Amino acid sequence: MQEERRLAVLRAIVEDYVATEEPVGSKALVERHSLNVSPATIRNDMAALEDEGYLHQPHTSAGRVPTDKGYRLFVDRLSTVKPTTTAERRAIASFLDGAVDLDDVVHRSVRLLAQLTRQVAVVQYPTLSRSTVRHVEVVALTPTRLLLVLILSTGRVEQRHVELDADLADDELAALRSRVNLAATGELIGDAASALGDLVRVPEGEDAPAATRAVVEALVEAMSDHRSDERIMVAGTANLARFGDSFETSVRPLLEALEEQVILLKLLGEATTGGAVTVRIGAEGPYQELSSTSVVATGYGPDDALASLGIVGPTRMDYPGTMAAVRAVARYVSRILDES
Amino acid sequence: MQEERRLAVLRAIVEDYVATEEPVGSKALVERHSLNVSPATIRNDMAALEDEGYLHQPHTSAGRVPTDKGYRLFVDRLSTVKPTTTAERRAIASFLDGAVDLDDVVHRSVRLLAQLTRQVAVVQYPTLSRSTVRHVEVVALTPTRLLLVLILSTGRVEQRHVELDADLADDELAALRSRVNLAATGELIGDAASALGDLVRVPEGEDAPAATRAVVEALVEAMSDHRSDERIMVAGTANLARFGDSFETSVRPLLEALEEQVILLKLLGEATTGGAVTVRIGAEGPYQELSSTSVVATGYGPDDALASLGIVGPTRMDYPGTMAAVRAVARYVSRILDES
DNA sequence: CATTGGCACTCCGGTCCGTGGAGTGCCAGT
DNA sequence: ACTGGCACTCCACGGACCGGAGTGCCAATG
Repeated sequence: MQEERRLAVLRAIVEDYVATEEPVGSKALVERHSLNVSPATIRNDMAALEDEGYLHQPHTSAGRVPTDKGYRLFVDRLSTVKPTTTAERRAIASFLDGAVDLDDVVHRSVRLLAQLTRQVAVVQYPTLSRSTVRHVEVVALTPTRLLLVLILSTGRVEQRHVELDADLADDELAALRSRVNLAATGELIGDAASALGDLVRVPEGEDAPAATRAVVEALVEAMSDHRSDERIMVAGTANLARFGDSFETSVRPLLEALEEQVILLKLLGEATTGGAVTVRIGAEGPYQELSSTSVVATGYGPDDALASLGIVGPTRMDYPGTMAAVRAVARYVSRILDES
Repeated sequence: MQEERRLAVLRAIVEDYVATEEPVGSKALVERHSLNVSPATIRNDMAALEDEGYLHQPHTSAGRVPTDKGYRLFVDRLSTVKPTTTAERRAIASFLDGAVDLDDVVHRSVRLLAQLTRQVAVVQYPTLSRSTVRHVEVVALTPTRLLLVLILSTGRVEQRHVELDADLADDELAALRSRVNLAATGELIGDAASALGDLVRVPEGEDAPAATRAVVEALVEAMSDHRSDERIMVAGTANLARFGDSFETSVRPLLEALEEQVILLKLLGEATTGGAVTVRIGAEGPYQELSSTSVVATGYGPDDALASLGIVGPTRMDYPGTMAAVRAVARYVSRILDES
């Protein structure tokens, strides 16, 4: 069955090219892999694979290099998932178990991921919209100045200041606090916002208190502030130094994308759908400036839908290993968030 | 006075070299600057400056390039401080005024700084040790599980979990909360920690409550957790793409330093002393791996001692402009922190 | 029909000149 | 102290050259 061998050839080429960073020729292939055929046969297969668009030749008389389509086939059908070793699992556990708060979890995850994959790692902070409200605290800094603290289930904390027109007595403050908490605590953030809205919309006599109104307004604003959904953390840019060649084509656009967090967020966002690890290769998708880089990402948190994490690297990368690392870290992070 | 002219020559060389990125020769110098002498004279001056260690010749028959020592002299004595334009000031104001919380201030500052200087910008989060406690919140997640939220004057929030051995009644919780706040609120963080310590050290009968002890312990631990002093934020790495040449010598070590935040923190730390903008040039200081980069930084916050911000870039940079930008941003950030 | 050995061909990458130009150092003159 | 002149140095650049790796094709073979 020569069709089968062709796929074996493609797999071998991807593996060799990833390992050596050099176009791979027919002779080298038969030497390194036991294909039991002659170089000439391989050449025929290569030519066929090139016709079908899986391989590319930088120039006549050079070896072959996988195309995006080639990598795609490799990832989808040819790569055996590399299971994480117990050593890796132990490393992940010991690295992440020491985290004390949400910031710390994100911080450690991103650094860990960068270290494991030797690529640029990206972790998105848990999005507001999927969080529930754990507690709302109202503190009087002065009689007319309140501090609102909004504590979410993910461990995230938002704070806002509110200026009042008139003094607020202690018992009024306590009443306000408990009413707000009653309405919001335990709710999904969107539901909490509307519940709070109801709190002031009901005309409760003529003394609809200005303080309540101001507090609710500030809270709703904080809850619907999706600006903070857009926060991500990046690590491992030093790994870019490994591709000293192809600076212009690879490193520069990547650095720019890392600054333009919007692009990264979109890329990560696409990965949140479905439970599995998503791989975007080269020019797939609308971001032509990242045509020579791939994104390996997945969701994490409950239903893998809280937020995303992953890595960005050259299309020429060790997909099986990277996918395994991303998946392992995502699972562990999900577990930690679940526990806390 | 030929000594004076020599300094003018040095200044001109620094300016030209920064602008053109190429070694500058005697002929080009007299053309671009009105020095009113012949190239031969300049050559003599250059030779003298080279003997004194201010200039360097890549090879015979090439132009001159400033040495670290040359830049140092330029920065200390030859550069006229470039005042920020009103346009720049407006840009700073409009960019930073929208910030809603501490994270946001830091975020915006670092991006602004990167944009203004076209270098890699670094901002250190306000250090714990100079902050005062604004409020401590104790929330019962379950009867035996408490969430502590520590809010500092800078807007920073720390949180910790505490597990209790026995249930805690609501009124006990309220009492605990008010005692803790009484001791800590308004105090410098160090003082707050010791005041809290006193709270449990006094043997108040036999029922020295385990809950109090656990809470205080966690708070003191959070307050003395200098790990979080080490947080910094980086932006503008895309600006590294501008030196496409000298990748190995310039970009790689810089990327590594940016990952190794410890080094950055030390560099920034040195800049916190004294009110003015500090410039570290090339191999000055103990970090030989950053021998071709300079650091321009200054403190910010009250007394400029709260934390530091600045930029990292090649020794060949526009010092006057960069120093002005760093100073302007630091001042504005200080003002914002002061107001909030 | 798939496979194979042979062979001519292509093209890259490195090396080795040769040359032009920018810049210097020095010296003698003002 | 400054300047013009001059010989010298050295790099950067371009062209020529060559070895090697790799290919495509073809005829032969099981």
